[in-house]
Parts: sequence; C-alpha cells; structure tokens
Amino acid sequence: MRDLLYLKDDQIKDFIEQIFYAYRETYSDPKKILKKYSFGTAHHRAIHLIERHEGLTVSDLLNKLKITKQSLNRVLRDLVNNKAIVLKKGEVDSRHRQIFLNERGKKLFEEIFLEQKKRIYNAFKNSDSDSVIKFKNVLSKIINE
Amino acid sequence: MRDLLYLKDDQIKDFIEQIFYAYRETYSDPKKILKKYSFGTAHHRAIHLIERHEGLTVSDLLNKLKITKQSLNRVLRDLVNNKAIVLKKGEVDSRHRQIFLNERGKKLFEEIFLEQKKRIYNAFKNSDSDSVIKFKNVLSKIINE
DNA sequence: GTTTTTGGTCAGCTATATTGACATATCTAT
DNA sequence: ATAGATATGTCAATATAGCTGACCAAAAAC
Repeated sequence: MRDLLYLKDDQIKDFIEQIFYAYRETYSDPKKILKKYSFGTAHHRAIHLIERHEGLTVSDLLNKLKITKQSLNRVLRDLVNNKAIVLKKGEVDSRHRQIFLNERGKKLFEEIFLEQKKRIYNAFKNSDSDSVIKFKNVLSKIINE
Repeated sequence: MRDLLYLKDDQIKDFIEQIFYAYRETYSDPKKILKKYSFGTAHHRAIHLIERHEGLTVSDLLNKLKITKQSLNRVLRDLVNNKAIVLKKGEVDSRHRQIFLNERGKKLFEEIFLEQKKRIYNAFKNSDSDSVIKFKNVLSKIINE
C-alpha cells in the first residue's frame, strides 16, 4: 500500500464537493449575457453543444443533454423564435432535423464563451501543460465510468 | 510559444462541455436513493455540505450553496421534518443555528455516498497518484479563479 | 402496405430557484 | 437602556427547467 491517500473516503467527498463548485461557477459566469437574450442555462447548454457539434440531430442533442424531448423542444423553440438557430431537414434521412447556429446564434455563443473562457483560461495559464493533460484524463475517466 | 495547445479556444470549449458531464453524472448516480426518502438534488447538496462541515451555521451553508435563504429554508425544513438533521442554537452567538446530521441523516448520507463514490473511486483507481493530484490542483484553480 | 422510427405538441405537474416584504430574536455599541 | 445591525424565519408570487403521459404526422424500413 503506497500513497493511495486519494482513494480515501474523505478525499473523494472533497472531490464531489469540488466538482459541484467547478460546474456551478463555470456555468454561472455568463448568466448576465444570457439574460439580455431572455435565455437561461438550459438554452446555454444547448447552444454550447450545437456549436461544438454543428449539424447534429435532435436525438443527438437529446442523448448529450439527457433530458426529455418535451423539455428540449421548448428550449429549441425559444432558440428558433429568437433566430439563434435553424433546423434543416436531414439530407440522408429527412425525418431527422439537423440543428445549426445562424449568425445571431454564433454571435451569442461568442459572447457567452468569452465570459466563460476567462475562468478556464486563467486556471490553465497558471498550470503546466502536464497538469492540464492529466486533468483532462481524469475528468474523462469520471465521465465514462 | 511551446505546446500551449490546451489554451486554444476549441480545447477550452471541450473542457466546458466535460465539466458539465462530470457534474451531471456525479450527481445523478444517487437519485434513486434520494427518491426513497422523497428528497432531490437540492437536499443532497445540503446533506453533503453538512456532513463535510458538521456544525456549520445557516449562513455558512448559504455561502457555500449560493442560493437564497428562502430556497435553503425549504430544503432545511424538509430535512428537519424527515429527521435527517437537527438545528442547535449557537453556543457563542445564539442567533446562529448550527446544523448537524442525526443518525437518520448519517445513514442517508452513507447510502448516497456509497453510490456516488463508485464513479470517482473507479476513475481514480485507473489513474496514477500524480494525475489525481494534478486533477485536484487544476480543479481548485478553476473554482478560485 | 404495415410497422417502426423520429420528431412535434398538448396538458398538467414537480422541483428548485428567484424577488420583495416583513417579523423576531439576539448581539453590539453608545 | 436603547438604538442599530445581524442571523434567521416566513409569506406570497413568480420563473426556470425539468418530468409524465397521451397523441399525432412524416418518413423510413420491412
């Protein structure tokens, strides 16, 4: 038994607390900007995923967000009405709707991201490259567990 | 300019996405157990912080959760009615209420934690000690940015 | 041509948060 | 003693984001 201190319950409890803080802070930074557009965090998460996976289908988005289609539909309707996104019929399978940001949506995303980026950027700037790589590795192990 | 790839926008966007997944997964694991007690994630977060900081005051908890006192009060009322916590007058300043888990609360916490622990434990078990330490360091820089 | 898949929608409900106003007990300072 | 500040509790109304269940239509797959 070596230094497996980080597998101790108290340490794990600390991590559970820290993950909550990290999420909350990261996603609360851009709330003022969202409010300008009458959007909330639900819209934010959708926009973020659409920007990262341009052209994804409704069910792709559903699988990433893990909410019901009724919940997502309200969010998408708001975004369409606000002219932030467009839905296009899928070329291969026209039952699918592919989701794209339009100009207004891209502008909104950039505003949100600029605000949100600061926190992560500064944290990484004060870390070395090895730390960031290892942060990423552990994070993805937590997700894919 | 060396390997500052991790400071690139696309990388940072990925991290923002990953932090969302990590939080969501970590806090959705124990939802079935919470439901047995008619509690939700709001109660879970409060119980977690009370266990980690036994005897903390209402305003301490408020500062950690960053919600309004009205919101917290509903949660605390539920926990008191369910006999999971007790509030005691502060010894030094009797305006303060100090919050403690009682037996039922401790049992509930252990059930929740056992469920939630798996994910983190397995992720760490498959990482080396250096990775976990660096994960922790970067995480706290994100929080305290 | 029947069945399955993908998506949209209506209606109602629940959980968790908000704002604003007001009440009470207790501590601190004069 | 009393005035003011602090910690907490509570009422009422509202917002946000999720849920279940039912049902419908278009398009694809068999």
